[in-house]
Amino acid sequence: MAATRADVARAAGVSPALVSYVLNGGPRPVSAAARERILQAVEELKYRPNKIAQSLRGSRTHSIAMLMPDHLNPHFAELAQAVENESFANDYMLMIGTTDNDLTRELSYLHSFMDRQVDGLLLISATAHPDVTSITEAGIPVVLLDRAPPGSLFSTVVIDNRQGAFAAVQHLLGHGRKSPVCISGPPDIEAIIQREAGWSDALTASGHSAPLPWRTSLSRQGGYAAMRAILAADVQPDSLFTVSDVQAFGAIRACVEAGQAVPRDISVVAFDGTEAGLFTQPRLTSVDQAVRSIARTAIDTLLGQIRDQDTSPVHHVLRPELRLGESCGCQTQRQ
Amino acid sequence: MAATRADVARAAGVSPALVSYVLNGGPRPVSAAARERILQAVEELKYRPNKIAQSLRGSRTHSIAMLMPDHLNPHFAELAQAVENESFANDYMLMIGTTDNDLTRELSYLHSFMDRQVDGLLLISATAHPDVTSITEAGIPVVLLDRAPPGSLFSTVVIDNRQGAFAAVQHLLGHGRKSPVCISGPPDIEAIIQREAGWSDALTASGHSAPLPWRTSLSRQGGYAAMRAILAADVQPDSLFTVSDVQAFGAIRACVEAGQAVPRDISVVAFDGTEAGLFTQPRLTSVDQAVRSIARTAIDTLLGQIRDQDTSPVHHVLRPELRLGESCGCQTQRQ
DNA sequence: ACCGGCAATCAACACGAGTTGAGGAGTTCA
DNA sequence: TGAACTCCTCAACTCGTGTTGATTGCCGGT
Repeated sequence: MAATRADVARAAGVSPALVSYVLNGGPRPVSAAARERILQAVEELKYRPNKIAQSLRGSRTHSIAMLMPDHLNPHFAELAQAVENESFANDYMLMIGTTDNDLTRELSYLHSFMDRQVDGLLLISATAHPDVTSITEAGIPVVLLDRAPPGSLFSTVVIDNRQGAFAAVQHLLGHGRKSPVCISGPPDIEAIIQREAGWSDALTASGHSAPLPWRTSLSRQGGYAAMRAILAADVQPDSLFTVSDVQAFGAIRACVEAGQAVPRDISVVAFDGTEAGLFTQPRLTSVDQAVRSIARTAIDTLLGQIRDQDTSPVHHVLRPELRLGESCGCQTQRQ
Repeated sequence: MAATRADVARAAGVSPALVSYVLNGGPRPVSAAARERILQAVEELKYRPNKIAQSLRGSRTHSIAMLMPDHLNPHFAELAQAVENESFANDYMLMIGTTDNDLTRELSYLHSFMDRQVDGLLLISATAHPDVTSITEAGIPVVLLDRAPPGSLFSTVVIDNRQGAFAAVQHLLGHGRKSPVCISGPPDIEAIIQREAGWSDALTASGHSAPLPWRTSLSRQGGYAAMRAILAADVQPDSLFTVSDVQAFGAIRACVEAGQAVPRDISVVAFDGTEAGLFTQPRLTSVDQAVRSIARTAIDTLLGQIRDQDTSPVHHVLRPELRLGESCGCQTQRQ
């Protein structure tokens, strides 16, 4: 249906090779007359090179893939948007696969990506299953996000989760809170462990002893259920640190339903700094991940490795900042 | 780097054709002995057919594309997740392009999708620019969402936006509210116009006259800015209908900052029924779009048209339901 | 007149798969 | 014994592109 290079060549009365030369700035000069006729034929036939054929011939698909947990967590949604913007700006097509923490689904997507010959791979908070690395040993450039295995062969882009969490909990304690509990996530995610550690650091640094974190899924429902469990337990916390914004949303909902006011009775600090947290009531105090910086850094290093296949892995560590709302007890401007 | 069909054939001591026969159940029988050796070679070499080559030969890429406004609106994020789940279940790769209401970007993505020979296209709330249809006249199956041009050549999946909005506003009036204002969106989106109409219908049906809607972007910032403008104007509304959940989030934030309690001073009803609205304070009363049904219907019809290229377009209309929270003034269970 | 060199062009191959027409080996039937 | 037929196998073509070795025509130099 669509016109091919041969059609253009026929219409212009030249060989197919010349058409390639003109469109790609081939290695040989082309006479002005031929160039003219070819460009006109391209215009008339609305010819566009078939990317599939180009990929087969050149083994470059100009597409990258990203594996992430889900779209429902606004943090990942924001990350997806930022990464897509960067890909688009660099003229790369982005394919997104969500895993929902299902190893089978994750491997299935990875195989699909390899079969489709993506030029690069972005792995976000994926599980560190050995099969994953065995698949990607095929030599395709990979950048890991939120996960930094020591001495990784892959490039990594992480934020300082431990320091970020530390600063957040320290801020809570600065408000005079004595017993912050922690709602945490799946312990197989490196970033989560680091945030738990930051929370624990802050407590011990102030002479408190850290209780066990309440681990649940990174979701509104998870935060909601965990907070209900906490409130049903005998200890009554005066403050809360969650390792994600969504968990805070759920937890605050649970507090309100139990008649506990936020931040009066329980003050809350979270982690992610999503846009959604700027419009809740009260506004969420949260560690800002600066997703746009993460996305830009990740895409830049990935595309860099695609250009120069054998560069040694780079490890970026970004520094998050605490974004203040009212959920921690601060009185921010009410205009 | 990766093994090819020729490698397998060589390892098994047969011709490449036989390998295809065994793996695809070719049109010719294969002896048990040969089949055995081939399968073993496939196993040993970890052979996986190159999808690029398959696509070039067969002109089927087993991938579909979706064009949507953005990832930041949780409604679209939920829709993306639902569509991706359906695609995955049907073994199709999904490519997502976001437009952010930028016609240039939209056309750019459409061209990219065509160049990559996607098998089908899902257009969500895209602008109805003539260039769009001219591109898609190439014969590739298309399903439109939230947009139903009368007598469209494309299949459509829409919800009854007008009826849904009507029911929502009627519910507001049932609470004794007299002057509901409307925060609306870009008027070039069919669905938005319909929701405005439903709002207007409900007002006139109750003997009220409908003022002009306040049009802004479908975002938290849009709702926030619009509500501030409304509160700054001379008329003081007692209730609000927004054409999207995100706008309600922003608007409620603006109300709270202005000292107006929701739902006491201003009761709110929105449209989308996102999960996020279940965890706000107060919970959002909203018209539930049932994204999973939409996604399933859309993918089913799209894949159907991919299988039978020349089926006539189908038009699905789903019926939304009002999901009650407390933002409208209802006292729902506080458990 | 002859040859070298340059500019311009083209035929042909490769990428990796699916598919088909042809043909070899073996079996059945006359 | 030869013909017809079945069962299996393979070489060869196709998809649409990028690239290269070869070829043509022309010009200038000796």
